[in-house]
Amino acid sequence: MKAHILVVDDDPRITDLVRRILAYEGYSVAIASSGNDALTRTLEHPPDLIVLDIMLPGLDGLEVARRLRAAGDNVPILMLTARDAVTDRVEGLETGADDYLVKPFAPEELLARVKALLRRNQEERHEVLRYVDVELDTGTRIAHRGAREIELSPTEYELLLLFMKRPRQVLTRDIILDRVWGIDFEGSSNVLEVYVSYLRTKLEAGGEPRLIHTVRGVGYVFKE
Amino acid sequence: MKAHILVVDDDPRITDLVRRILAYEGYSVAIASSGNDALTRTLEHPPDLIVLDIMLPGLDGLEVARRLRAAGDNVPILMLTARDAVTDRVEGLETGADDYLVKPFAPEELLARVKALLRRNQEERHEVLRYVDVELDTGTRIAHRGAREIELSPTEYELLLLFMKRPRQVLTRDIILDRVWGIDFEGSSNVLEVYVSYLRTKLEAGGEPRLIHTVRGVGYVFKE
DNA sequence: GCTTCAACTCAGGTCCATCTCAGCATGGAT
DNA sequence: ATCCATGCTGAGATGGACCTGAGTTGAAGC
Repeated sequence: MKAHILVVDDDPRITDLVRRILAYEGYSVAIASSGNDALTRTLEHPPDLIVLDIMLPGLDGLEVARRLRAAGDNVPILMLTARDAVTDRVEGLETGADDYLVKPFAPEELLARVKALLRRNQEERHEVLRYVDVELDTGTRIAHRGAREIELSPTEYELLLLFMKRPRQVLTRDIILDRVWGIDFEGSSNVLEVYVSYLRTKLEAGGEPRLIHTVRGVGYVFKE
Repeated sequence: MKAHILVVDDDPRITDLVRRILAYEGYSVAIASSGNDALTRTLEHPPDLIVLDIMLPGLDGLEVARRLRAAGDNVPILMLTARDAVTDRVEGLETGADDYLVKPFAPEELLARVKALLRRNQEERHEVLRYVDVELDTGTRIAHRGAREIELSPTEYELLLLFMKRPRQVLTRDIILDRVWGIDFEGSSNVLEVYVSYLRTKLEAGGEPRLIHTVRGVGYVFKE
């Protein structure tokens, strides 16, 4: 699954720049322009990383970070600041930021840090996701349905990972395409249907009941 | 494989500086900003060395060292302190630190001590890693497949060591390149493929089944 | 200076994950 | 029940990822 990154800043020049840099690398990017907006979006669509400006109207970046951590959210946070006052950095790291970037910054530096944070996170998290009789091991990238082992191609893996992170939730075609393929599929392509078909075939090869259900005109749900 | 070093300090100026110095030498660096954070990261990702500030909020450096040793962890610890009071040093060495560095320090001095500690530790630890019918002796740097002896070049050794430390885990190309070849390996090169090829040739010279499997589009796994 | 060996580059070839397409199935509205 | 839009899936094309043999470079030892 292409990493999903939430960029929080009230200055559209910054968000635009950051979005372009990240989108060009294939990341799925969402924008929030205020602290409250950021918290709402994080709840609705948990990102894999947050790029967070310290100076925001209303809730500032530090407060956003503090509240996320207080809520038990461990999403990596990359703080942006125009000032490089030491007190800021100290406070930022204490409130839960994982890394720092001082504006103005070079695109490569942003990318390097984003990549490093994501990798660190990915490396540390070898979790086994479970739903009903399906298991997905993010370390070995192997799935199980009951005792049956299922090998997955990269895209199949990303798609199943997305489903298993959000069981019971209806995912729209747009969101799935964005998160798994990371681009805006203009024009008509039926890749998504094809891959859903592949996954269904593999998940139901032992005669088990269907888990990926079509929601006509909308998208798919992963549930019993 | 480049050593993995955990740097623990609540002052981002220090962690930033230390990280830059170490990363420039090709070490893989992780940061922790509190004592608890340090303990957690050590559990999740055992480092080959810890650079530990004495003064930390919450659990201080001495307490961190004490707990690690109490838990039977022998990871080398390089203590940092702003004070050079003798009592500190004594207490530090008693609680399990392996060496001392007084702030401010010169980058070369940090590097020298880090290298010395790593070397000492490496020489002391002659463990033999095993997986299926493969053995890797970290003392002699010689591998065995069954009874057949296999000589390895330095890079081949580092690569096999990484695989044997994480059998069954899918390692992404990024992570392997980072751990074996060091940080910024940009541009297109197929060194990794070449070395995987070398290792496969040596590991399968007796007609044994393949252990290093390609995970297309992702990386490699070491498993049966 | 010559040899040796590790590290890396390059190029040609293979293979398979991904995607397109087309025909068929299904669901929902009237 | 009929019809049309939407979704499903088998078959096949394709491009890029990967493999590997051969060659180059550079450092170390003789």
